[in-house]
Amino acid sequence: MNSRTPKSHSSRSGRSSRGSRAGDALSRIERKEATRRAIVDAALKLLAEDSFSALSLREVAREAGIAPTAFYRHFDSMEALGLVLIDESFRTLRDMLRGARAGKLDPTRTIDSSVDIVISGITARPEHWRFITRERSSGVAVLRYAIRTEIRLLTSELAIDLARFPGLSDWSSEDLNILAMLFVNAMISIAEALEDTTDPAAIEEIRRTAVRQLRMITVGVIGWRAEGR
Amino acid sequence: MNSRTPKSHSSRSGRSSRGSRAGDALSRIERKEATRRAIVDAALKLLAEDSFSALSLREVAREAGIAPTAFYRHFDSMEALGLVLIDESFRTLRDMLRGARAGKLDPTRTIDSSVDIVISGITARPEHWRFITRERSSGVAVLRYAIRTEIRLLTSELAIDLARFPGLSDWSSEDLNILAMLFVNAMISIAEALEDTTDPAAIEEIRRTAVRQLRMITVGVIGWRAEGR
DNA sequence: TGTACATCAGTGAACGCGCGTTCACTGATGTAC
DNA sequence: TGTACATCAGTGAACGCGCGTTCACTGATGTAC
Repeated sequence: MNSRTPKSHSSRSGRSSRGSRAGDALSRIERKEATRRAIVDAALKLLAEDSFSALSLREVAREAGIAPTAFYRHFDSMEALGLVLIDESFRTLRDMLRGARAGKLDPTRTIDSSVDIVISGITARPEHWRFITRERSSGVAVLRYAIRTEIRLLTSELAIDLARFPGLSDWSSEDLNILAMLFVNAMISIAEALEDTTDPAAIEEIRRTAVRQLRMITVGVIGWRAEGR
Repeated sequence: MNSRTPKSHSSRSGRSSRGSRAGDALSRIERKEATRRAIVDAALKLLAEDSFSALSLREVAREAGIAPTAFYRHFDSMEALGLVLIDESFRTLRDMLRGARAGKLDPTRTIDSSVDIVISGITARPEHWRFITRERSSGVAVLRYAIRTEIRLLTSELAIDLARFPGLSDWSSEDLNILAMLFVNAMISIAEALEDTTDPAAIEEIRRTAVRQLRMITVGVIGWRAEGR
């Protein structure tokens, strides 16, 4: 069950003779990076079960296949690891959104394709989304604030995008931000709903609900403008 | 700092002589109930700092002013205490909503007064709201599911209320539920935004944003109907 | 290419600590007569 | 009203456990010459 990859290099030392590097031999730097990844991946795997504050350093080290003390060669503390996880998770999220932006959506199907992109983004890296949605409101204060800051940033980026839509060009930046918050909230609730869902029919149900929800909001936006305020 | 009320009864034993009950003397049952409350209140107080999964039984007992072992006279486990906290927190929430329903809102100010009710409900019992919003997505699985079930229940109750609104009487129950989810989500995000906020100006800002957000949604609902689908 | 030395990722023993849970107990409260 | 006994909320010692962190170490990798 437990791979313990990082430990293996010492037992293989007889094979790759000093000086002449075999093809699969790794430099010291590469090896260090591999262990670091093993730690991060171990944490993400364990986070499927518990929240971050319930993770112990020893548990993560065990899952990564290293001695507890080796953890300190890579991170100062669990909190430092948590911040790295936030970084990585939001990189995934941003990549998804960048992809969506570059896609030049068919305007008559903007909502449907946005929801599709969000759902496939979430199902592709569920660990990252689970981490964000869970730690967003709970546990370690430092992580909570860091995640909220990232989300606020993301929201204002979305507001800028929204300003380019034909019907929204004359909206105040405050209203654009509020609208962006509605969309981001919708995205988060999709992620939360998908959390423990693997059944395709249930996913399809979530997709349908999300599309309908966003339609209600969007029609509202059109009406908002028609009202002249 | 630490009140330790429950412990005091043994040291006061000399004052209230056996048989003849003094006015402030409590029966065994009342005393047990008081300790139980002390445990629940201690937990709620400590939950201002940490998430539930980070709370220890001994920590709660310490805060409540009892020996760790006395905890077991009242709850089988921390998880059992957690379920009681959920119960109590949702009672607060339901009371608030019942009050709102009974209030017979001025239809032209439905949104403003709803937001006011929600905000004053949250600021009146912040511990309960913090507990719900935090544990909703994180930590102990049993609590997470229990909270989600309660929220689903609340949402469908709201959907029934919505059906009575003039413009919504011919909506499908599915659409009513989706609309109710939008409102419940809005309420949760108000609660989350208020979490660490005490500054009146910041609260006013949250209120304004919430009102605007709900207006966008509501105008959408009207438009939705106008579209005929 | 070979040698001598420096670097440093990973180790394992050891520490003190707070934890959940058990157990037999104490003594005030409650009840039967 | 008084007495004898039952109940039971709360206690404190004790347990074994997993935790985070320290420390001096090892031995493969890297570098200087």
